Amino acid sequence: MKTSGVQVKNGTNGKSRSARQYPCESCPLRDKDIFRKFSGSELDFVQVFKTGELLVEAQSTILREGASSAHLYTVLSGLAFRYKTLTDGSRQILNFVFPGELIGLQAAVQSEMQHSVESLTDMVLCVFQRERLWELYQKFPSLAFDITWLASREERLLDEHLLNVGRRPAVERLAFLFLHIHRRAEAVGVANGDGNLNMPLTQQQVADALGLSLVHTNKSLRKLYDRKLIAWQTRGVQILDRKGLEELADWEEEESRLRPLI
Amino acid sequence: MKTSGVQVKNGTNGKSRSARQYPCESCPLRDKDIFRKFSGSELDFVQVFKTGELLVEAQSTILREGASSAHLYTVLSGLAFRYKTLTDGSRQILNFVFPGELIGLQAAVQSEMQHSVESLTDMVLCVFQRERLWELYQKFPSLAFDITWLASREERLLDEHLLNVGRRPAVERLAFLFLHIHRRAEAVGVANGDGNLNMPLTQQQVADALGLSLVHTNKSLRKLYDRKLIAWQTRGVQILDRKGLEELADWEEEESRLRPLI
DNA sequence: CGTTGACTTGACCGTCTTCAAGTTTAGTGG
DNA sequence: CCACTAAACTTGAAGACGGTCAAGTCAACG
Repeated sequence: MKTSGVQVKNGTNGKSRSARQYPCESCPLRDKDIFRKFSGSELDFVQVFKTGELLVEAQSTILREGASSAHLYTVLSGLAFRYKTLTDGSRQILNFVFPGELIGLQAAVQSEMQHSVESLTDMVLCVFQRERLWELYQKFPSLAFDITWLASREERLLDEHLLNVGRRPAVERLAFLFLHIHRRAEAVGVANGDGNLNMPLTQQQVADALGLSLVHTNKSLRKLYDRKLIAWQTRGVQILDRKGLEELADWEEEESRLRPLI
Repeated sequence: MKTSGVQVKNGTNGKSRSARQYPCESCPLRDKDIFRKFSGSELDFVQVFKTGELLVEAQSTILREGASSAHLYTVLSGLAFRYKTLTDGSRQILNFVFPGELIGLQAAVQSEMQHSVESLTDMVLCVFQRERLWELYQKFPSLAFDITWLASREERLLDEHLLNVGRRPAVERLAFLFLHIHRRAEAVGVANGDGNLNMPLTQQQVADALGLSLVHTNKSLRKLYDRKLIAWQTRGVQILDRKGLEELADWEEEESRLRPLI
């Protein structure tokens, strides 16, 4: 496993990790119409709540299980995943993290992280101070509600993932995962319409997400390819036949709902 | 599967489901020292927030996937579980629900339930109106924070469950589940010190929680019994050798933290 | 005393894991 | 640009783990 630490860079002066490049009101993410429109005062508060940006290299450990971070992050760009490991070294990927989602809420409301987070790509994170979260709850009930909303959404994603891992055979499990990831990627513009998830994954990571061995994952990917449903290209998946995948995976689309971006 | 609807009874007059038997300040659950002490005003608000009590029979469906409930519940007594089903009928139990925990938060913050909830025993639920949740967020930031805390805790439990299902072989998986359940049961006084979980479970339910077949669950239970770790008695487990189980399941105890009771 | 749901057990078979040995690809230094 | 290396990916073989099928037993209950 990668154990490289968090790498800090920044755009121009090479000095501060908290260079604030995007004011929240002109946040490039916020423009997407899947996010609910914030009021002026909400936007002002988020702007003040945000203490800077953190640039993270691909394959870095952002948070480690057992640590108690002073920060809470929102992903501005880039991808990551949450995972836990057993003492025998086997790893379970719990979920993937997309732009607009929070990292470190667990440590912020409880006192310690119970999972680790690792980046898949270079990332830009908006940094919030943990202790100011309480201030948010006091001053902006609407934002407090949004945070609960995000926590509840994460729970829903986990429910679906658990059902997938617990009850579907390997090929269907893969099909479902890719649809699941693809929907989320599309929503925030990571995937374009061409079926290509622009998401650098290794087969080992897919295996760890699905509770499968690497070898069996590889062979099941081949079966999906033989059926012309997906193609694996080094560090990535391409969806060839969405309808076919959906049929295989017992998939039902859900209407996308407006979501908060904090 | 059981499809009996929610059964409504009540103590004395057989008429109203909202007979309020316990005022919050003398709530028998709240006395337990695992719950954080509420201030007078918090208690007053919860008291007003609570519109009544709902009595539910064992094996009832409390909430159904796809439904949008007008209510949010806190379990006052009794046990339940959350689950999802696939179109082929197979079921995955996502988590168990113990006294002091919320039911229906997903429907309350999002608009629909994405899982179902079924009671294991007769239960008493405190009923809250969903639309007043927003009022809670506006007037009582501390309680709002508590709700986020509870959502985050549920996420943590799911993480652990997913790791268990995804990465442990059957015997260890059972061992871990029973320890997990036992810890939570003890915390709220469902289990006494004798190793007996007073929790009516069927082997099919255990299988559905762990992503195993009924037959294999049965045979794995026997292996645990042969090793004198647990005993299965009709609709229940007894832990015979906690230390042995912990060793088998790669278990580490965590300090119990004060939690909110809303 | 018959029925029903829970539990048990054996036999067989398929999925998935492990082991072992590859090949291919991307990155690095000469 | 090429050789070398490490990481990612691929494939086959053998066997374990877990699923399915089938046929029970057992206890509770009307």
